Amino acid sequence: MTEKSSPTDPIHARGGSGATIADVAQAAGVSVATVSRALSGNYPVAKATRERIFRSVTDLGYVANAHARALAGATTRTVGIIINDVADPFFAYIARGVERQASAEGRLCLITATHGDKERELALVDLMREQRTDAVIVVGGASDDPRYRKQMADRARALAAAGSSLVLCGRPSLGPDVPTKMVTYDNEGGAFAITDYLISQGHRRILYVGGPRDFSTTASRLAGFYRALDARGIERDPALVHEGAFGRGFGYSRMRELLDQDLGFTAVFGANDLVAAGILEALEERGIRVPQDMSVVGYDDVPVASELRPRLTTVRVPLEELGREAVRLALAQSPHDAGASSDNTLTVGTHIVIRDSVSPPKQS
Amino acid sequence: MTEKSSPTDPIHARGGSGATIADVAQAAGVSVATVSRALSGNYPVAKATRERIFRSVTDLGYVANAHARALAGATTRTVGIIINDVADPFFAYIARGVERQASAEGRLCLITATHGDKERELALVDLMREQRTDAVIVVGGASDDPRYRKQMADRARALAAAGSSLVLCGRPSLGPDVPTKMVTYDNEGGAFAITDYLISQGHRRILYVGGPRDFSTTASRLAGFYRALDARGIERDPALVHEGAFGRGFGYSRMRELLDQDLGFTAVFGANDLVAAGILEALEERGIRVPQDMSVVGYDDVPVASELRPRLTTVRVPLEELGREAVRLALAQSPHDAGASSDNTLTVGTHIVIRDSVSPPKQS
DNA sequence: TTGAAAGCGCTAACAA
DNA sequence: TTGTTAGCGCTTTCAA
Repeated sequence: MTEKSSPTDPIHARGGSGATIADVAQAAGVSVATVSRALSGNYPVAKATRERIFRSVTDLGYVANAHARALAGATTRTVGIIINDVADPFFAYIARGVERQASAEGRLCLITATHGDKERELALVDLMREQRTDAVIVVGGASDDPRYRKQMADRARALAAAGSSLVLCGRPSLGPDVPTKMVTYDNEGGAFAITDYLISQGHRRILYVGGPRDFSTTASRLAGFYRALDARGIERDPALVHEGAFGRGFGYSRMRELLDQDLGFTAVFGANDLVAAGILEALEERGIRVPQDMSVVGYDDVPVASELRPRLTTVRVPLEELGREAVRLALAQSPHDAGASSDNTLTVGTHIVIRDSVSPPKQS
Repeated sequence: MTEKSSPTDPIHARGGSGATIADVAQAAGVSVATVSRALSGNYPVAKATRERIFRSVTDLGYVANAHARALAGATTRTVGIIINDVADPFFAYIARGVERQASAEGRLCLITATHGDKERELALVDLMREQRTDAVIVVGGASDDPRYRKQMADRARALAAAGSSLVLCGRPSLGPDVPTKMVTYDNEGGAFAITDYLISQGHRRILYVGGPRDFSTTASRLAGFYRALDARGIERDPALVHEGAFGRGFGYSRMRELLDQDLGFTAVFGANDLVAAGILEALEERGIRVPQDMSVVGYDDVPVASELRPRLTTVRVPLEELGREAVRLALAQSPHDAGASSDNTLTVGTHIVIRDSVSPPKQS
């Protein structure tokens, strides 16, 4: 049942499964090895032969089977990235950086989403291990659960043992003896800077809203917040700290509740821009003007921040750059292999972006 | 040099490349065939044997090699999607739908971006062909260039011949004899509806701005725009139609220019929400109030539309649903194979979303 | 219920 | 410069 391709029907070769290298070899009258060499171009092949081969390739619409190639050769030229949600701008910008850098380095990019499920995240790492990706990049704040950390550490070791690597992007280390690479951004520093900015404007009672409890990102941002308070000798008031979630809905509903209490704050620090957007909404609903009556800041500087009215003063995180660096780091050859002394960690800076949502507090 | 894994060091098996099925077989004292059967679960394996196998799998941290599996078996359980830009909300929402549906159907999702380069798009289709994905979904308006269409048609045939399929998502057919599947949304109808809404509010001179010339999406939206005009007996004025690009920058700069001319329009139809955002910006800069002095509408209903002030009246496109349907269609078994009569095409509806950016024109 | 063995399509020695 | 051949790790007959 061997069908021969008709010359008038390019790309449409054999029955149901595409042409193979053997088909090309036969059509060009050479051996498969020669075809392989001509295609990869890393061994000399006579010009005439090469041309004959390429013609056959075109005629047959041949493309190499990536799986056979991966199985026979070493690398798959694929990197995997695991994010929460493809449509969340925070993750989308990181993913864009990863995709661009990967493609710049001739790699394909496997993008998967956890939908916030940590079990699923572990399963996805295994899926990428099955795919033998050159690296797997996990993005976003991680859980502190010891069992989870242990599981992830096991996978990091497995990946390292297989010549791949686990890149932690924007999340804390799994421990000094776990072979991972890390690229992070300065959560603590950014939170410090923007809190200090609020204080410099005259605010003393600042409300902090949002971010899941026991989440590394929340912890760092809160740490920066507290450090700024401490540095200016302002007392920490537990009543002004409200962790919870990262969404807009959380910012809105929690703010509504808080507005009913008599907390006496003059500024609000939303744990991220989405939370800040919700806060703004609640404020608008009550007729509280921003920034005249109340100042608000966010974190991340995702597109919504400059879309909001007033435009949101926030902390800029270079998300796309973060993604690019993750790939660079992932694909960089480790100097020695075991030499953990090398720079397997990279931190990109954050800085505040001053827009229109902050002013000095009203005299009361 | 065969290293045995130590029981205290799970998941960290052989030297540099991960455990194979043979390692598991040896550890469990059975043949590779039995391991394969136990793992895939589609053949009976004695309970005790199975348990021994699974224990070895865990001890060794074994995961199957997806490439070997793909090579030996039939399907790769992967779908590919090609979009313009991962961080563009329009594409990101479609990608989310694709990712979710794919994962619901037990597939992995290979996401790549063209950055607007049509040559690159063709190359990416080939890359996915190399990966033997179960389907490749291409998203977004396509070029009308005949050479490009021919190239894409060739790839559609190659994919079909290999048992995969090319899914055109939101773009026009490649011709009746080209084996593709299609999922689209109603561009013409949405444009008609929102134009008619503008007219019903009393507008007669409506400016149309944005969308690349010779682009299928632009053509459909303009067609709907014209049809609405015609239906109400309003004359088409070429001076009021300004194609160009889809970005916010284009909307802004073109609007600035147009405002300097004396065109006498009372409403503006931005070819998409981003263009409309740029238009709003230019208007705000000139102190022209929306909607009191000028009405503005967009298209797509991406998140920015409800973020803008005034909130933008626009056409809602169910993007995530579009992505899900693309995958459903892609993975559905074609009834007969050649039976092109089946429903390989699906159109999801669009509807207008009325917000705050339209009001009747000022009496002048 | 299990094992042996033949490929899947390719790359990379090793020969010629 | 080219050909031959031995795997890569898995699935799947065919036998036992």
